[in-house]
Amino acid sequence: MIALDAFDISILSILQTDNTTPQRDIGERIGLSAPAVQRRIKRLRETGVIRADISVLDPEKLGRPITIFTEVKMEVEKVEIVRQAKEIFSGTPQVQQCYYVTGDVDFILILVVYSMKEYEELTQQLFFGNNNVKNFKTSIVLDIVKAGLNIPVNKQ
Amino acid sequence: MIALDAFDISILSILQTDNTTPQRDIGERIGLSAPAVQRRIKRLRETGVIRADISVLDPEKLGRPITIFTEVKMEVEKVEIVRQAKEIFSGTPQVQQCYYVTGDVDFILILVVYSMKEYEELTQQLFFGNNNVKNFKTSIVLDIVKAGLNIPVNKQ
DNA sequence: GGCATATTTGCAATTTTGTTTCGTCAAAAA
DNA sequence: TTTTTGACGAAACAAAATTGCAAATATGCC
Repeated sequence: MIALDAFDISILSILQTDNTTPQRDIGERIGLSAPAVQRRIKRLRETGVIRADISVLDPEKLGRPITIFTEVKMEVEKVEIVRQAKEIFSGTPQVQQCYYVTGDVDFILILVVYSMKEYEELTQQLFFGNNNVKNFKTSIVLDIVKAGLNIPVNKQ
Repeated sequence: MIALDAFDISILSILQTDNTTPQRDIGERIGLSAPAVQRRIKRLRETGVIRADISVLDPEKLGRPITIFTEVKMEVEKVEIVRQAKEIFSGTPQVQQCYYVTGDVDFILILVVYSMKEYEELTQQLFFGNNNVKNFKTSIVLDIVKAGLNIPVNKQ
């Protein structure tokens, strides 16, 4: 595991909120020079602690796509079947997030579609069209109260 | 609603994958000059189409925090109670995502904690300590198969 | 503790990237 | 037809990131 000191944690905390923050500002805030910050960020990227740098778009401003939760239960929980399901879900653009979980169901998916027709087609493709899927339950998102990928890093 | 042309869509598509892409590169790829790209990005940020710019961190590399789904059902679905619940969930750092949904439950939360003890304390604080919460169901995430905030913009 | 070695740092110079200015052009409005 | 508006690209400019290098700090070993 990669060793992270207090400086790294501070940098990560800033970047996961706003990665357009100038390195000079970051340095000023945490008490380090810009080049030092730059080298640390580079290392954090190279070691994969920082997995990606992205813009977050507002769904409301993009034709009001619909966000949908789908809980999926598989027929049998064989390794190969699960692996295959992961691959299919991952490869589907409308699948924004996919989690393999414990409990009543096996997968929880977050889907983003532009119409219920598109969702209906997706269910045909992903669920009805897959014999290994036992059943699935749909919940429509009425309000995205909070969305993000933040991981608490300060306290722990 | 903000009108977005094909150039805007292309820019958004690139930025939501990698927002460190130089504007000159973007321009080259989509057939526009750097200043034109810069003006469009500025506008997209100002109008809120681009809501944020962030680094995405790898949980595995940060002390292996635990991701948990919690489905929450409220006692009664009064406007004021729902509003209040949204506020509390939003303000909790361990609540990475919060959705208000249709169906059997009212809220679906994604929590990120560093131990089951921390989760237990959270449940005390958020659920048992709130009379308006009727019940909740926990699913532990075994594998984050796909995570992101991508919104399909190309096809639609 | 003291020495050699590894890292990490800050400063200054360089390079790259982002931003502004300005003149041109095309489409819509007068 | 003329004016206005909006968007563009080229060039100039400003800001930020990156690199080279010497000094400082930390690490391991005797």
